[in-house]
Amino acid sequence: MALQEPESEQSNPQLSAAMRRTRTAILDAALAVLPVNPKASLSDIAEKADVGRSTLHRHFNDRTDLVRALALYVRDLSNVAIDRAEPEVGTPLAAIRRLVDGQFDLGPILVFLHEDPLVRTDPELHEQFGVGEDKLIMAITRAADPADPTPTAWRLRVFWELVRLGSDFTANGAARHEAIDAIMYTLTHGMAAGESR
Amino acid sequence: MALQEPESEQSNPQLSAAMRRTRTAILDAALAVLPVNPKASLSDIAEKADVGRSTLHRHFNDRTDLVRALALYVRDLSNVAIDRAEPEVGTPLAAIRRLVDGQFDLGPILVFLHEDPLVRTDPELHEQFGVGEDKLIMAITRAADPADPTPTAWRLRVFWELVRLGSDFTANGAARHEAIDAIMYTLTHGMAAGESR
DNA sequence: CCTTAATGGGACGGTTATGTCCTATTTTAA
DNA sequence: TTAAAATAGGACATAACCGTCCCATTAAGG
Repeated sequence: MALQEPESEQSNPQLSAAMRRTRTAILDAALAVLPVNPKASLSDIAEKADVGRSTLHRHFNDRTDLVRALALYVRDLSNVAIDRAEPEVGTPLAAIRRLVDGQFDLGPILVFLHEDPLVRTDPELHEQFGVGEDKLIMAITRAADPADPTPTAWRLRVFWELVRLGSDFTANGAARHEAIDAIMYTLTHGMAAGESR
Repeated sequence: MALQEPESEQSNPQLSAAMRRTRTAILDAALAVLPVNPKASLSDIAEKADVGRSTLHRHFNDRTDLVRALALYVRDLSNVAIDRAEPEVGTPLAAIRRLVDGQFDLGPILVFLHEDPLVRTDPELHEQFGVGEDKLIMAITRAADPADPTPTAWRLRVFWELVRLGSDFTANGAARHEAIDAIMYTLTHGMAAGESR
């Protein structure tokens, strides 16, 4: 998962370099394992991170601690990718495509987090998650057909689900660019010809 | 969940009326509980069904047994709803709308099943699940824009995800018809204005 | 009414994941 | 090189869930 590190993890003054590395390794392992197997044990995650289970417990008191940290970690990754996509530059569609491309790899883990009971219930966490979406909403609104009657929240969810669906499609053999093309086509045309066209 | 019972459950010659009732109650409980909490215990499901845990175990040997039966149960419910929608009648869009309406309540459980490791791995079950989708694929193909370059499998997945998203939206306060309207608009127009329009 | 079918509830052992603690070893940094 | 910081690994108690079995009670059907 070659993604830009968010600085909130890169420069954490609290932790030594070594501890930051293992902490990130654990978070990356959780990032990779949990979407595939949502009920993976902490042993599974520790093993994937090449780390002893006791070490994992030293960094994260319990499972909810880990999920909580993972949520913030992923949120940062997502926000960094949104910024790098420069959503306010160029044509709306080009911006959307860059956003899709940037969020593509995050699709599965974002869905896992969105469905996790902890993230769903914890109000603070849930709120914090929407923070970085402002620019995304801007871009979606900029690209929207003025005649579109659906609420912004709906279109936002559609965006995320299509991104995740695209990620999932590559797992079934499709190439990344094919998946992104399919996302873009569906985003711009839907999948059924309306009478008005 | 006021859905048409599939006859495969209604008239099972093997079971007495009483046992069929409790069996269906358990399946309905699982249908309601599992999408919300995918790792609900068998106790949770039995409790929701107003049934002792031992009774649940009498009907379904173990958890995989239950999920397996649930998959077939839901598949039947879905197929009944597809038939009732008469997907080959009328304009393509009207047919799609009827299909969406018929599958609306099944969205969450279908996603749960689609993601369940048992359903994913068991080849027989996985195959059986695609059986009833033929008419759905027909209707989607009938409604498709001839210029749409995306594969049918992709559009099928988009259909299911939008249905599930709509169900999810009602859980957040939206009215059912609003959700269906949003689904239909997105299915026919997407959510971003393309250059070609 | 009486027999049989079905259920409810509880007890039990086995398994798995969890969280805590301790110790020996390795790595890091001064 | 040496002291401190991290880690691996294992032991341990706890809790949850599962699958099985048994028995008393209730409901159903002849």
